[in-house]
This record gives sequence, C-alpha cells and structure tokens, in this order.
Amino acid sequence: MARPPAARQRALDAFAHIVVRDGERAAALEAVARAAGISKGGLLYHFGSKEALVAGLLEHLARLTEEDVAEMRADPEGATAHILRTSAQFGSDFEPVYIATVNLAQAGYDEARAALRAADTAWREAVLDEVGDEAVARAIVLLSDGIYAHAAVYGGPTGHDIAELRGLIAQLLAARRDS
Amino acid sequence: MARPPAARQRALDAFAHIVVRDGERAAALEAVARAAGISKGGLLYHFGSKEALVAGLLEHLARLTEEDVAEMRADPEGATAHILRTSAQFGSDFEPVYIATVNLAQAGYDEARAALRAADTAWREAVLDEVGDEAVARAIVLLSDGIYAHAAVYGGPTGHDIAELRGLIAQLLAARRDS
DNA sequence: GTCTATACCCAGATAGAC
DNA sequence: GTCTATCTGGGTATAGAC
Repeated sequence: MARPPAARQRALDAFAHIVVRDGERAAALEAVARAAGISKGGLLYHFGSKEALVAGLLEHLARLTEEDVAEMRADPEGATAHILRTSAQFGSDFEPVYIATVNLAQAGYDEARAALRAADTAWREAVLDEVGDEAVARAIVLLSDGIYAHAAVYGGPTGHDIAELRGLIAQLLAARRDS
Repeated sequence: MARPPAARQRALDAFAHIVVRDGERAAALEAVARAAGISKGGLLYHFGSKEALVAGLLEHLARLTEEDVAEMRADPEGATAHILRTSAQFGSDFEPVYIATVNLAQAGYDEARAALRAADTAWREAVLDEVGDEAVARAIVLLSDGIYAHAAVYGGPTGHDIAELRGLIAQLLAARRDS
C-alpha cells in the first residue's frame, strides 16, 4: 500500500486533537487546516468534505484497534492489565483517536457509534479469553469505559490508580474461584 | 420561588432530549423551539442566548443531583444499589439531563465539566460512607460512569445486568473484609 | 409572553489559478 | 498538491409588532 502523503496524516491527527481538546464544533475545517499547517483548500483536496474527514479518522481507529487487540492478547501481563493500563495512558497514539471517536458519536455521527461497538466487542472477547468469567469480563470493560469517559470529559489524565483496580479484580476472581 | 412558565421548562426538556439523541450540533435554537412547541423568538425570550440555555440546563442538573444524592443516602437498599440502578435506568428525569451535560462538556462547554465533577464527587462520597472502602468506592463510581458512557454513546438502554454487578461488588467486599 | 422578519456571521464547499 | 477567492446555507441574535 502506497504511503499516504504526510499532510493527510497530519490533518487527521490535528482533527482528532482539536475534537478531543475543544469539541467537534471547534474542529472547523479552517482550524484543522491551520493546525495541520495547510490551507482550507489544501485540506479539502485530501478530504472532499467533513464527512470524509470523519471517515478517515474512523478508518484510522479501525487500524489502531486491530493492533491494540493483538497487543492485548500478546501482553505478558495479560489482557486485563493491558486494557486498564492503556485506558489510563495519556499520550498514546490510540487514545486521542478513540476519544475523538467517542466525541463524534455523541455529536451525532452514527458511523462513529458502530466503530465504538466493534472495539468494545473485540476488547470484551479478549478479556473473556483471559479471565474465563463472563460477568467479570463485562465489568472490566465497563471499568475501562469509565476511565475513558473521564478522560473524554475532563480531557486529561484521570488519576485512577490502575494497580489498585488490578488488585481488586484479582481479589474478585480469586473469591469467585473459591466459591 | 415563583414557578417558571411552562414553556421555559418545556424548552429545557426539548433541548436536553435533542442533545442526547442527535448531538449538540442538532440542537439549534430553531429545532429546540419547534420541539418545545414555540417559535425561535419565543425561545429567545426565555433564554437570551444559547449560552443561557446551557446555563439553564446546568442549573436543572444541579437541582436534580442534589435530590439524587439525598435519595441515594436514604435508599433502603443502599447507595451502591441506588447508583447502579439509576445509572441504567432509561426513562428517569435525571438521565437525559445528565447525559446531555456529558455531551455539552465534550462539545466544549467548560461549565458543563465543572457540573459533572461536582456530581461525581458527591456520588463517590455517598458510596464511600456506605462501603467504607476507598478503592471499592472509586471502582463503583467508575462502573456507574461506564454505564452512563454506554448510554451516552449508544443512546439507549445499556443492557448491563445490574444485579450481576451488585453481586460482584458484594463478593469483592466480603473478600476484602476477610483478608 | 410570544410572534415574524430580518440582519449578521461563520462554517462548509466550489472554482479555478499556480 | 496546495493555494486564494467566492458562493451558499444555516445558526445566532436583534427589532419591533401583536
């Protein structure tokens, strides 16, 4: 696959960051173009419309999600540790794209909803394969969603103690195995 | 306090519902007015600007949150049961106002962020007073946030099994008391 | 207290030069 | 591949009638 021009990717990154930081409203083509270091016309060469810009972001998310799930399953600490760790990780490649998508879903872009559903399902399955307990797997993904929701709303590190959560989950799994 | 005219409250409700259903973008003054059964001019009589409309919604949220926390603390099943139950409750008065506020926070209205922080803190304290375990209290509020995030993104009942979550939490608390 | 009409502004999109 | 210039639609807000 031919490497897309740098400006295109820069535009996508700028779009995601503005959506996360200031909301969808603020992510006007003009503002995105400026942040990407091109003009509005230049941006509209790469993406023929705002819809196309959103579609580009969702494609990017799909790619990153696939990688993320593969990493989860391969993580020596386990899928649960991975999902909690990355949920709270400010500064990853994945996070701004995911949170921007949450934002877009709530701004009324229905395609964004579908993308999030797909990610959630993939995560839950990976966690389930590790813990082997449906109820706990659902709860773990819910915790991860809660952490992301905090990041999306407050726009910064969430301050949630991941080690603490992992400890709770380990205790819970142990208690359920015993009973 | 003088009872505000009915049209005002109808406008507020309409605003919240459109924001939840279709996003902030779709909640144009025109659309809100139509849904409330008044004209754009009539709406702008009650709320001099869109900012004022948002402020009105946040005030409403503050009132409802106060009531909700009082109910939590008085709930015979306990604060934890209450927060999980109401998080998943589609059709309450509280839910659309809360989710609309989440949406507005992400659309860039900073005052909405502050309102959400206040609600989260009040909830966590109420839960903590019940369970007496900081880590578990944080996790419970996080689960509730996760449930709300689902409702906000997917716009309907979340399908999370509250009884299941309550069971997990009870098991966890028991395990921690033993150790 | 609510309406209509209208002014204003800005975001999204097009045309065409370079 | 990127630019400038320009059009258009729609959302916010004001003025003033009823």
